[in-house]
Amino acid sequence: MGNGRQQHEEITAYLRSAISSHEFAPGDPLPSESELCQRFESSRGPVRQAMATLRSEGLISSGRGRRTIVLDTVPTQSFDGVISYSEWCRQSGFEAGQITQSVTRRPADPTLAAALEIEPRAPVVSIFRLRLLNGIPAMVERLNYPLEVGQHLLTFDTDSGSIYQHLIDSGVDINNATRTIDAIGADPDDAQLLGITEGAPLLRVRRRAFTSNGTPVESSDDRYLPGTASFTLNTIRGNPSPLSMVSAR
Amino acid sequence: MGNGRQQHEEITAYLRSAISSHEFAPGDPLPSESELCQRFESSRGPVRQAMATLRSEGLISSGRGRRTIVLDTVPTQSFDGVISYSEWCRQSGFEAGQITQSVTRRPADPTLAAALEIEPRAPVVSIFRLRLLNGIPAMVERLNYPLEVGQHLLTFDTDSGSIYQHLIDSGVDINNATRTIDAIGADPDDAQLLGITEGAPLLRVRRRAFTSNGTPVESSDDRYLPGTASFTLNTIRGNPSPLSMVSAR
DNA sequence: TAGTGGTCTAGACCACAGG
DNA sequence: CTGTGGTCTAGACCACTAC
Repeated sequence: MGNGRQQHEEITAYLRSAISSHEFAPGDPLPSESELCQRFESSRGPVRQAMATLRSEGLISSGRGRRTIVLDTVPTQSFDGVISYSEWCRQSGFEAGQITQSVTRRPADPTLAAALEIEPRAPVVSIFRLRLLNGIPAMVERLNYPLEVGQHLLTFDTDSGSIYQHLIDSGVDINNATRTIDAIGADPDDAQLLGITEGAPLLRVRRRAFTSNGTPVESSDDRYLPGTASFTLNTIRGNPSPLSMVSAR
Repeated sequence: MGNGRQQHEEITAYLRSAISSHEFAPGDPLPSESELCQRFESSRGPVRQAMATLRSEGLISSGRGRRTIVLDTVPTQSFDGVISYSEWCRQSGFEAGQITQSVTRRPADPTLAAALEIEPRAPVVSIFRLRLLNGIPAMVERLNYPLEVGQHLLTFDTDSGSIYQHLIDSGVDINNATRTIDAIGADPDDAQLLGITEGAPLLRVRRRAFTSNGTPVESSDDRYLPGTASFTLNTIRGNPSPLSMVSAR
């Protein structure tokens, strides 16, 4: 094998980079399995495992008798980009900005207490910011943390940068997150900050973040101006989508 | 094998149903691979393929030396549910309904032609329907197909049921789809059909569907009443999310 | 009909977790 | 240590596509 890498990983990495560099462009056929077997001095097993990986990532399409084809490149998002607006902007090549409206220590209302799995009226730290994209208002951000987590923010300059980064640096363990996406009309605060009329459409992303052992560390509500942000997802027949659409009714 | 099913499908189906019926409950170990080999009189290949399928669905967790474990059930959405409102309703336990507004054969405008990757003014079939959830207006659906695909719909009773099912039955190859989610204000048609005011927030899901070799077969625009539908996605640190948030600016 | 990818077999060795 | 799952080999047959 040469290095410590597994053979199928070797093959996956080669194909993935060749695809992303358009050495194999969308619509092109990939080398056949037998060619890859020869090139990597491997049996079919590792080659097929690599193919399965790429297929599950939505990069290729294959079928009986057909050559394996490169699909249009599918964008993915890193975990940091999922959880941090600042990081998302950085990755997208935009400049993030923030104008803090308030940082509050207060008792949790019943809904928030449930979302954070703490006692009602237990103390939480809430942050309310207008977020900018290249200097233009783009999103209204409401972040809520249990006191244990949020205490790190009471002395933090919330106009200075990424709260997520600060929490990580403070030793907070953030392992996974659930996002729920829907549409909502602007409330008076949203309307005033974003310069739109009350009731105008916003894209809402509610997020709950958890530690490795499942304790909630954040419950947030981000509202984007239409045109500022959208979500894109690729689904392949036979690969159930990790994004589920649910009805409230 | 008994029936015409592949062995790995047989094993996958058995395990999936045993898991969903809590015959193997979350936290329980699955039978070992060698047990399954014996039970299904199979070699390890098909057993491992079945395991890989369940792993990709987030149903099980496995690792070197460890027993394979049943995870807490993760909500996922089948490809059929992704692409078909009727199927999504069925899976969610709701009754889908539809009131067709129009079925049109017309030349594609430039935007639509680009989305379907056909010549501008090439003929397309467009369907415009109000969709119901348990009899109540829930979504406005605009479907567009290249003529080659859409011709199967010109003689189809679009008030009767699932267009997706009809296309599959007509031999159309639908292999993967890309969905883009954002928020938009209701246009006059939306407002009238859904009984809301113009400009009221709607959750828009635009979809492009493709054949196995990457040819677009559908370009659609669904607009949901808030509260009718939302999207939920789980992301784990270190696992890039297949859902990407992109900015239009 | 030649070549493709999908499936399957029957072995083998390894790293690792658990008793 | 035993047994597990992860990896790999070297064959084989089949269904299907493209020529």
